[in-house]
Amino acid sequence: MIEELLKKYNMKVTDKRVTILENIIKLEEQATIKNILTNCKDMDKTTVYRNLEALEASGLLTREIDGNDIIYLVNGHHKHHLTCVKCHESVEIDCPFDHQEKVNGYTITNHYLNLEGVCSNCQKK
Amino acid sequence: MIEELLKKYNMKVTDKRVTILENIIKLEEQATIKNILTNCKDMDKTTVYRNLEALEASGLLTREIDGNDIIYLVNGHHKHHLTCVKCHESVEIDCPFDHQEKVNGYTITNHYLNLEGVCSNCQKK
DNA sequence: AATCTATTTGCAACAAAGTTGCATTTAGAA
DNA sequence: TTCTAAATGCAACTTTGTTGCAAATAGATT
Repeated sequence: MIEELLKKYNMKVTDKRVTILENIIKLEEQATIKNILTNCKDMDKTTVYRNLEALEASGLLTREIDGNDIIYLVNGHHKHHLTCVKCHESVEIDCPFDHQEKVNGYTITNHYLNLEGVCSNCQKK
Repeated sequence: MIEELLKKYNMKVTDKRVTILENIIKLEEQATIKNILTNCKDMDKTTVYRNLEALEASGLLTREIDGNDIIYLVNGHHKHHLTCVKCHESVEIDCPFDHQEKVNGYTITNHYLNLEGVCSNCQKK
């Protein structure tokens, strides 16, 4: 539930914020800025930008590069990819990390991991 | 050597391209678009944008999110960062991976890993 | 080395993306 | 209900990225 999620991250619950998050969730892995703005066309773009920034700073949202775009994801719902450098075939891989709490004094909130390699087909060639 | 690198990726060797790559290498892990444009202020921004796109499409360059920014990296030359989601302070961390050879049939050639968290200063606030 | 052609480059004009300051509104605490 | 810090909308703005086209050039061909 989105209201719970906001409270968990010490964010005020506002209509705009709920709408933005609903849309990010609805967009699944297609939550680019462009798509978010389109889906939130009833509110000012300033509101969208400022909320995305605030939600990311709180740790609730994360950003990652997906192909050509930057997408927003609700924290915890991230994916890792292993991509072939020759044919660009890509597979999703499991997260290899336990939830390590502290590194260098930082409390870890998220991580980005992507692997590159040569897939079995391309190795044969 | 940059000329070799371009040829390896089937890219024509031009002064602009060499300069752009020199700067990305010189900038190490700070090669944001902004920094690249500043360092390449002797050439038109259109040239920079079009070359970054072409070099990424060729596989010579890769892009990744590092804290608040998108940075360009020459393929294979990576470091890992841990960035504060609040103040964007960033520290370099050791690579936590052994050189695992095979995942899902792929021979691993490279990986991208960045962590996010809340730094000790921002935790106090 | 002169010629040729697809690619690259610069320029100017443009479009899209993102920011800032400020007045108004509102969530949630008192 | 009142109060205040945070959130919002608006307008004007800056920055970032794109497009079409003419000129220049890498590197292949002869």
